[in-house]
Amino acid sequence: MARYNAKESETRWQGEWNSRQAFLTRNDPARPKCYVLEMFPYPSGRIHMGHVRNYTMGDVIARFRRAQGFNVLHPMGWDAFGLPAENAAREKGVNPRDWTYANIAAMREQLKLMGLSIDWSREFATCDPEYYAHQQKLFLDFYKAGLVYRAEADVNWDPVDQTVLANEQVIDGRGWRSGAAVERRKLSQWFFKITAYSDDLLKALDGLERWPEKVRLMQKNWIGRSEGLRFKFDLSNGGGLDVFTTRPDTLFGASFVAISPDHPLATELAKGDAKLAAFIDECHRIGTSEAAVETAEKMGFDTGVTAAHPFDANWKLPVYVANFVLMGYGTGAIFGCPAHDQRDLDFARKYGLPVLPVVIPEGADPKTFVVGEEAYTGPGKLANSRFLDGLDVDAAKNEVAKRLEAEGRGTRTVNYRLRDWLVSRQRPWGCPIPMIRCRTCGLQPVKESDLPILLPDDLQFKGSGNPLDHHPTWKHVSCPQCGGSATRETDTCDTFVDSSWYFARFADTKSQSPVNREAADYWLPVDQYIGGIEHAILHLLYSRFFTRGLHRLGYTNIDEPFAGLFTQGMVCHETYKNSNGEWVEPGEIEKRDGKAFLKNSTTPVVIGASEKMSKSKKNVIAPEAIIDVFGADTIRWFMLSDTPPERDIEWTDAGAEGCWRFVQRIHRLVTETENLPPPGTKIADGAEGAALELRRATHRAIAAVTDDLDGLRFNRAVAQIYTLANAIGAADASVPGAVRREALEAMVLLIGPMMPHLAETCWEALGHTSLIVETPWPQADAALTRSDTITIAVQVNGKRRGEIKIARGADNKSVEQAALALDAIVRALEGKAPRRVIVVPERIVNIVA
RNA sequence: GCGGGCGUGGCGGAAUGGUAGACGCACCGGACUUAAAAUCCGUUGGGCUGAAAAGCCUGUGCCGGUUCAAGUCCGGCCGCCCGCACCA
Repeated sequence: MARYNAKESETRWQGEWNSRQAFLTRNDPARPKCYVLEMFPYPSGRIHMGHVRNYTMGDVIARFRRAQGFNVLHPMGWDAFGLPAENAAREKGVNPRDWTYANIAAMREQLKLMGLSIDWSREFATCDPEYYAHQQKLFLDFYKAGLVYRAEADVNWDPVDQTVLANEQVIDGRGWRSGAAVERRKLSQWFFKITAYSDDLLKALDGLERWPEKVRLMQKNWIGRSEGLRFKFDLSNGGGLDVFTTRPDTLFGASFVAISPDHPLATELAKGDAKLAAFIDECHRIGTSEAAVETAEKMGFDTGVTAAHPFDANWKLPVYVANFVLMGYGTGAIFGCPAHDQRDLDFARKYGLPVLPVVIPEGADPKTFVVGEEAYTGPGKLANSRFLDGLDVDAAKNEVAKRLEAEGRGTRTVNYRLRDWLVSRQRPWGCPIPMIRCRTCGLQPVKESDLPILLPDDLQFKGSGNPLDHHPTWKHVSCPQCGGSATRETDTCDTFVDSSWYFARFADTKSQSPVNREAADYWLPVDQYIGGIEHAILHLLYSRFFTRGLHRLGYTNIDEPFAGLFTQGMVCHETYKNSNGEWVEPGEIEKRDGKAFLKNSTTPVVIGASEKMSKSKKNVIAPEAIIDVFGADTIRWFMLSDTPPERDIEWTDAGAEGCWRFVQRIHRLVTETENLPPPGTKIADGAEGAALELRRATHRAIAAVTDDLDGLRFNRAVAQIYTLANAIGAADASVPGAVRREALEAMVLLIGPMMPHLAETCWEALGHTSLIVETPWPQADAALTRSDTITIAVQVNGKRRGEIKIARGADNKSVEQAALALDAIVRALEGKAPRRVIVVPERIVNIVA
């Protein structure tokens, strides 16, 4: 029998599925649905191993659910706006649109080689005018619903990408794409009002049971809810100052008030105080370099203004401008209680301010308790606090809040760390924001009848700034209100807007409305979403917000877009360096006796850690090269084997070859078995011996693989299939053909979702005329997944000393007797009488002597 | 600093509190072959006793605890990884 020819087989079955429209999905509300989605790719031009892993997992689930009878939606699209296209335009002089669509065409071909069960009829790219036109409609809808606004704010400016960024897109003080240190700028920008849903986005996390705990926690921390009190100080200059605190109980320990350098009061005071103005400048200068934030020496400037203590008008607290107070959180102003807050303590020590403990830990004496270099933040009883003395922390918080609320001076509030989502980008290759600026009428939304606002075809990428701004005609329009001359908004949407609703569009990609409500009601939410952990906050939080917006506008009836989320690990590879410390590609080396050398030489190469495949470390393996040599099924099997899907996987040549050998082995097992009866042959009753063993192995494998795929434990499903293959290989000549057929068919059906081409070839070789993709998932016979006799380990004092084979369901007494009768047990007991015998039915016997 | 996760053979990794190391990779031995590749069979945590069959000790980062029984639960350390980071 000929070796399995993967290339021939894969081309053939992909053609067969295509001509039968096997993966064309119909919206059929009568059938139970399953929506499987992988995060859609940016069309960089080539697929990488991360894509292969991601789309393999999704495809396994999609094919598995399809076989189980679900109506499966498994679409593919392109997250196609973004900066790389602009960079290509600038560097190569191409049109960003042409560049993007060429990349899409190339990647589509590569993805198709993987044999994914995708409904390609639903494919779209976010840069298709048909898509972004609908997004513009949604932008206007959100605007009318009060979920979009334009405001001046301190924003993050990425000096390399020449655009503003949302808070979520600043990682360690650097732009998420460019890696450039971001600067603070005060600019007028467009925002989505995600904070309108702060509490809802937080609370609903609890209901996302099929999300990783880690992602829920990260979102929880990002939203950052804290309960506290907002109240007003009266200032010596006649004004008032709002502060927010979570520790109103420590109010009598206050020794100063501090405001942010960006606080309006600081700006105002600086007008008449050159030294203060210089101090604020200094704060800004240091504040933007993130290295300085790390070491963050506390700095303050005494404004000379004082604040009256809210419970004692004669008690005056100095008001400082302090670099550690952030304008973006709370009110941008605080009161400082040094004894019970580390930052306040550092500040007080530096400026010689009083440190008065007001919360005394249990067992300490209020008269002698002092705070040194470490603030006390634990529980205790109030002291030095007048009417609060003796109360515990919570009671004191309540008392202060109650009194200040009664005076109308304060309110209990909930504060969030989450800020509104800044969505405008000063980039031309994105979805134009459909707004118009008129000198007379101000900001005007584009009329819906004027949509879509298409990007011009002739963008010039020379010079700096946004090419949309410099285009000779594009932005010049008449005002929809007064008809006078006006200009378009030249900012475009953050590309994360594009990806915040694409999953809803897949429900009906031909719909005249952005989202077809009926189709969305059937398909949404996504049952299983798969992608990288890097979107734990960004995309996954924005989509949750956007879905709430869509719900409010009547486009859907759901709040949560993704019922199940799985975050896969990265694909890694060993790294290599030559003696000059330069990275060396895997293709340039060869290994001898575990050491690496440059190919065909004795020049040694240093083997480094396994790291995420990246161009910069030259440790990338191109998927198409692997598919070319071994076929798609081998690369898919590799991605599913051994390593649990949430962990990082290391690509190795040896592993790939091992997978390829297994592909061949399955093919041999199927094609080299002789004298198989025809499909559908009944198995004679009463199988015994080797035949019964094989039947049991078959049904155990069906049950276990089904269970493992249900739980996304692909690596264990793979192990189960190896076990079944071993059992088939080990079956001796006594096993009837019908039993062999049952085992082979089960194995082939079980690998169907994972190695679909090999499975079809084997299914055909087994005499079937139908396709696996049309064949239902096999059912395990419960009577065969359990054997009649079981092996139970017998321990003496917790140490395993022997085992007994006994009928399943034997009563404890006979199990105990059999255990005590074992030679090994008699020996281990050394004549001592057992003090106690613990029998755990069908598990273990432990004899305590 | 705060929050979370993880530490099991040479490697990837299995293991509802109940036989630690399933399954794979690698290695080694054997069969087939003129030979090699491919394939098939077998061994493989460490140590010890034994001619063999078999058996014993030890072993899941470290120390302690709970339990008849701990990789698993609890407490305390050590190490690594990730996220957030002056959030009042």
